[in-house]
Amino acid sequence: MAITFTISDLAREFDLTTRAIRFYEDVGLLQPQRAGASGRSRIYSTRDRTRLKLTLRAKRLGLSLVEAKEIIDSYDGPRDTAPQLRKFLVVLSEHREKLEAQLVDLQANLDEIRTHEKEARSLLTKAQKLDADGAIGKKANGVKKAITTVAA
Amino acid sequence: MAITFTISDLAREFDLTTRAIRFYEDVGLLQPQRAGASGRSRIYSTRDRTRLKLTLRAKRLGLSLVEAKEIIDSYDGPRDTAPQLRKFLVVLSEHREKLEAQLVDLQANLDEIRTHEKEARSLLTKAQKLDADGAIGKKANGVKKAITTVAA
DNA sequence: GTTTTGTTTGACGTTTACGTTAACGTCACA
DNA sequence: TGTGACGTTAACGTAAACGTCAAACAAAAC
Repeated sequence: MAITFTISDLAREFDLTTRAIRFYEDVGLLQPQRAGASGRSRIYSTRDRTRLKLTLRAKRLGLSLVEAKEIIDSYDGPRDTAPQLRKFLVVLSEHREKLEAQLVDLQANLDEIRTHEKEARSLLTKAQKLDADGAIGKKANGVKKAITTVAA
Repeated sequence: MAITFTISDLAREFDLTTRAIRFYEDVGLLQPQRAGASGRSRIYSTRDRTRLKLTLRAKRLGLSLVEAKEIIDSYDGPRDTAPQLRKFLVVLSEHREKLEAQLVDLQANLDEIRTHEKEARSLLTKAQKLDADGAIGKKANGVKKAITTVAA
């Protein structure tokens, strides 16, 4: 893997616009070096790349950019004294609790989907049987009034 | 459980503002009946309540209100013909794939946190041992230069 | 019967996370 | 030497998801 990246390298790799990447810099998530004669072009380190990767994962989990920054910063902040370590542990456990709650939501959602899938598949095979029986004009009648209400 | 609810009933139960609940109606997520002499006050059914509950869960998973509506609508949309069932199954499996991808992210995050927690705890007990040894002035020196870089 | 409490409809304001020009610099290369 | 391809800053625009008033009416409580 390369050791430095241009803005469009990262844009390509993570399917972002350069605008988005610059915006993440405004937020404080990235701190690229500058290069070129005029020192304008941004150069991203592997650390920037990692922070970007973590940022996107956090986003996928529904976190705001600011929340992502706080967490990621706490990840590579100073931890050389006992109080800092204790604070870090607090932050971590808070974050973990959030994620575990989210995991519960996710499982609930997945369970619901699987239930619906089972029901729908069963109804579908039933409908296809009727079809195979050549019930012209009565097509899928046995499937009428399927589950039409939202799950509790 | 009650069979109808006022807007502030729901606001209290789900810790929302009434403004938010009305906004969900604008989006099409809720369709309360009206009541009172002038027929102005909103009355929410258990179906509305359920849709609200599902909406909030979807939000916690990072979905937009429109996405939430699409999914929830598909849940209680018409499914009395084979084509409708097939389409429903497609929607469900798309949604499931998203959630499963999110589950992967979540697990990755949790793993990372647990790793950090282990390291931090180990460093902390080490620091406390040094403390107990009465190393005044050298407090926590052995903890210096701990994990200071972001995880890959 | 009036004061509180709740609800309604606007309508404008706000924050987040970028998109979208505009106008310009620079670097490889044909 | 010019012509893309890529980069820069600056500034305005936008969609989502409400917040925050205002002004009005209605039901409940005293």
